[in-house]
Amino acid sequence: MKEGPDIALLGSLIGDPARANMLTALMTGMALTASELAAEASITLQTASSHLSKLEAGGLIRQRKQGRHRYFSIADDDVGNLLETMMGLAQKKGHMRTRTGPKDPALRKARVCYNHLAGEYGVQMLDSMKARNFVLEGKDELELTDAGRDFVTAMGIDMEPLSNSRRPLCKPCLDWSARRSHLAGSIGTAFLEHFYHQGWARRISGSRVVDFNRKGEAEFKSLFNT
Amino acid sequence: MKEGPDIALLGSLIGDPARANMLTALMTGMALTASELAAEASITLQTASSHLSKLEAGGLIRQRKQGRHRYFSIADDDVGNLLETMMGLAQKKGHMRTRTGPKDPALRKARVCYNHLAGEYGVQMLDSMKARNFVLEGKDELELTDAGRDFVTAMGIDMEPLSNSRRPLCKPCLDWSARRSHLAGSIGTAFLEHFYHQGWARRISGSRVVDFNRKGEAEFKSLFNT
DNA sequence: TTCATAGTTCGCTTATAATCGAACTATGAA
DNA sequence: TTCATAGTTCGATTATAAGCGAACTATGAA
Repeated sequence: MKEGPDIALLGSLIGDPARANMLTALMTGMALTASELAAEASITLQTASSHLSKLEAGGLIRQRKQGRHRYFSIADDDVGNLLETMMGLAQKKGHMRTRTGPKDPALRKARVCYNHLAGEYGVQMLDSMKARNFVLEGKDELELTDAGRDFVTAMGIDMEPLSNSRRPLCKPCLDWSARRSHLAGSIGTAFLEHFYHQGWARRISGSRVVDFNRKGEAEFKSLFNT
Repeated sequence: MKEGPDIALLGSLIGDPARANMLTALMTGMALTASELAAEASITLQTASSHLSKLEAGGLIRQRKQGRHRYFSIADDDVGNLLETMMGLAQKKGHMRTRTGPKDPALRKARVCYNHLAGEYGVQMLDSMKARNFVLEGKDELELTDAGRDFVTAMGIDMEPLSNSRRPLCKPCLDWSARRSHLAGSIGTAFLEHFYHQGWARRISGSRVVDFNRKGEAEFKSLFNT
């Protein structure tokens, strides 16, 4: 057996679907908790914990404790580069995740993406805000305009804590299919929490589905229908 | 489940030790037959065949038939880049193949690396030829000097077919540990075949060990001891 | 204190895939 | 033709690891 770097170890770490989903989720640059990553990969917390310790032992991710949370993120730029290279090649070779399947139409309509809204509703939010120049598209950032700031405030969301946070306000969630990016960032999070808080929607436990009720549907439409 | 490129598929293809060894072997740029790759990964031909069809289906390698042989090689530069990136990261993270183990000391002494000699003897050949300026080290190539050409001819090896081939004459076999590169290229192949042909050495079937006999040891030493 | 949330560890079950023996096809050599 | 080599396909075995329930620790909140 030849000497040399063991690419099999890296490969098998990335090669497990659950771990690949976690890593892909972390590629947004956000640090995520074990629970969030478990949800992302549709596995239980125990299983996720096992995967995360393997990923950490392999040097692909690192964690920092914060209170009773453990935030995981991509270990360093080298790992990020590798994952990006793999995504590029996978796309070029036509290897796409097909599990998206219409298993649950509710998932397509509105679902949680870590801490913000994805699915048709998520896309519609971003489209609508773009159309009204509430956000301007930069290179790979989104900028909230003054009009946008007013819009958010008018919804009853306090911009103070958001502006002071290190997290970007607006961010397109890089859906690798590109044509369907949705609103992430602290504004995205605030929106989702606002929906919960107003009693417009609730999260179905054990699933990523976000369930809007009658009133919620109406409010959402009045806010984001063009 | 998010849409996006399926890096898990690529990962799992590379993540199997047998396949990783095959891919690593192909990273020299040489096209290898299924049998050679099976030997490289220490698996049977049946198993190798199964792996190779998976790798091909995944777009990582391609084959071209030539008579009753099938030569496999890395599919394209993108795949090569990915593997190189992975090797670099694996090395940086300290993931080394440790199976090298002293399972068989004969393997360390002299073994086949596809079509040329590796192990201590392989290293010694290259060192010796460098010391006598038979080869000059270029950027990542090796150049055979006129003196080197004479040396090869004097051994009784016909340089004609080698010079006309598209294959590089001399090539360091990129052992990823870097400090132990040995002589590959068509000269490397010619040397090994010369040893066989002169009855100085024989290959132990079912293994990569090259067994030098008494006479072979002596001849080798007189040729390559400084 | 008690309760709740976040996460780990242990042990078990299960599913996947790597492996190889055996039988097959295909190409070339004698 | 026959024989040998190269490779594939099929079927069965086996080993590994993913997954989860249950019980545990740890941090924070009330």
